[in-house]
Amino acid sequence: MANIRDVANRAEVSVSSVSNVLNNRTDQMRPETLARIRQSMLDLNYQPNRIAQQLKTGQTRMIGLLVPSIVNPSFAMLTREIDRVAKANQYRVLLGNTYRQADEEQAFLEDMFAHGVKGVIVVATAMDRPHFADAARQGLVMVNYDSLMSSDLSKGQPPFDSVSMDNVEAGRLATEHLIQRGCRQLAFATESSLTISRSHKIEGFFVAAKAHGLADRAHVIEGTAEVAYGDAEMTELGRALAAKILQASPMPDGVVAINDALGIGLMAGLRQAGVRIPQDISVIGIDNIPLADLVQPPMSSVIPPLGEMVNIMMHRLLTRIENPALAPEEFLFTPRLICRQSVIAGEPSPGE
Amino acid sequence: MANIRDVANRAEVSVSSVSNVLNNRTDQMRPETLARIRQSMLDLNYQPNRIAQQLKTGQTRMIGLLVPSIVNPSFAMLTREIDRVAKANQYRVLLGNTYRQADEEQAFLEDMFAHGVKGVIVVATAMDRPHFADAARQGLVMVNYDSLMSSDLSKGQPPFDSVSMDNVEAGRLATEHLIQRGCRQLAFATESSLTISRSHKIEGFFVAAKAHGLADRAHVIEGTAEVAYGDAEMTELGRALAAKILQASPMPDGVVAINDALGIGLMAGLRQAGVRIPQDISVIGIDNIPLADLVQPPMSSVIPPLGEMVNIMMHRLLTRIENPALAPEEFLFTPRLICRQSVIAGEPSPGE
DNA sequence: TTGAAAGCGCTACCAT
DNA sequence: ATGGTAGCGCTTTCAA
Repeated sequence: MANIRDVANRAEVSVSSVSNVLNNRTDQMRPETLARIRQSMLDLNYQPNRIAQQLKTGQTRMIGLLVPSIVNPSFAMLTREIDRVAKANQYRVLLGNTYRQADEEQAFLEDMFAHGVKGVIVVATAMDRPHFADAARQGLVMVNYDSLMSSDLSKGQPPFDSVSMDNVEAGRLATEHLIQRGCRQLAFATESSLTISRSHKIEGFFVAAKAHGLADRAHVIEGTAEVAYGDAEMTELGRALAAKILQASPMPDGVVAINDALGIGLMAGLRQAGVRIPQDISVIGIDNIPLADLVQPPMSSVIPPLGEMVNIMMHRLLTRIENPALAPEEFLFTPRLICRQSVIAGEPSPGE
Repeated sequence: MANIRDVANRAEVSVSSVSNVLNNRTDQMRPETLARIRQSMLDLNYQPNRIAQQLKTGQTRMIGLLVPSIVNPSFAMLTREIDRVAKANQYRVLLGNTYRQADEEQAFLEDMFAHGVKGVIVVATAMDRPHFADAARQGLVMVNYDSLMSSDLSKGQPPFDSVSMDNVEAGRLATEHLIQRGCRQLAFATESSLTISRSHKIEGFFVAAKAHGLADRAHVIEGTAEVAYGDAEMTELGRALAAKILQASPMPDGVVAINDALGIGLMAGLRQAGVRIPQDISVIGIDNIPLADLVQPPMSSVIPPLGEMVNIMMHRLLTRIENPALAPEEFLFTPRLICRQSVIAGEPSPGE
């Protein structure tokens, strides 16, 4: 591998001049010199050594991405989008799976320092775990996805940006849709352990129910998944919750699933018990994974504008890497309803 | 961030000594000195700068992982396994999506050099694209997943390891299963563009058919996906192929899908047309994505021993990084049948 | 318009 | 058993 000195020698200039062209400081340079340097780079198939650049500048064009599990399609989609924008900015993505375990998170953050990575996008259950604050204090720039914490502003501004779907609105939208379509006995199916985004969705569920005088006909039905990060587990849980729903009396005619994976399991369990969807029970998910469109019937869902969210996340990350003094901000995105066929066609209610 | 000099000063020793403890060369060292150095590292919360280490040694504890699309669940599972083994070896994973485009592949490989990454695991359609050979020539260690090329040994040993499922066997196994269960009119549903692994699967399909005298009752049915890397596209293609299958005369009673995503789309399309699965037509996939277990009916499939394969891949990668002179090797893994409910129960054929 | 030289944090060789 | 020091490939002042 040729280095900067080889290029300089061949072009019969100094390394400084080569460095200047590497850094686009060519304004003062004689075009002829520039051409000679360019040519000699080509001849030698020169690739600047980023490691060396980095040792000097303290910058790597890498960002970290910390997710619970890449096998979860929601996070796979997120990862793809992030990779897209990263590439557009000449960055590469260093991936880590945490399985929602604090020690994995912490180890990843430490490795980011070691590798000179300055910015990380984080998806984690509990952003208030101390290692995040520690990392921020040591200068790591972080953008959080989907765990907006502003609810407890008591603790002051968190040390990272937050980009989330408006989960209250998502829960509300899903529930509202069921009600519009004629459902009157509502259930919200969820995993027991509460993350911020989960409780927001539940909140939205009740908001919608109350708005229609259905507060006492709206219930949360929950169960515990073995491991709370995988789609497989969520789907299993959904299947288990189907039994609980069938036992409920009166039986719900509309169910909001906290996420699509759970909703899909729920539908499978319900159908297995002879329930027709949506004729007997309507089901709607939240989050929209590709799978939602592939099951029978295709499942309605509520989806975040992922592309836009990732644009903002990356923009914030890169600008705050440049200017760490910038205060973190929070961004909330409005979700959208995707109608497929898991919710009953219902009464074309005139007006309302 | 404290550096090696700070530690040395505080411990009142030279940087050399600190470097020695960093590199476990403490055998000759007075325990007392060692203790002082250790303590001073703790005091300063010292983290050695890998960038500097790397500039010196030329080693990063990062590996590259190049996949067509992380959104494809097969590759997501692969990624998780690789991350698992990488972590166990104190490595981190740099991820790249290629969408099967040569320029993305090439750009990624170049970035690996720039970032000092010495080893990459590659999933790609055409491993004979010249940038792979170029990269190998320049010292990049690569291990290929699932595109065994040994069929054309004419060109000599490829410059990278290959770890694959035995795709001929996979195709054979799937087909054999259909035949055992009583299917007599066979179809193999696939995307038109041929990769090595695809043609191997087709080969296995015909091997099994011939072995049972069904050669003239076995046909390949193909179509073109818009983009040939995504599961969504594969599923769509499967749906489209359902129509072709229904038009075929005589109509097949057993279909092997080249991969699970296509198989799932196929089942959806077939069912939509009123065909019962498996009573009217049996379907079996290849590759086993988690989704296969979630559709109705759960789809039978043929699966590679992913965990073992990844163990070998990582082992080869890391040892060849240590010792680049080592000749690349090829590894073939035998797939296994997973029976679910998309294949007819069939005649419990006595004997055979 | 171009070049010389210091130094980023670490390793490894050679001294002592 | 410990220390001095050159140098990895680059950037960045400062000088010419």
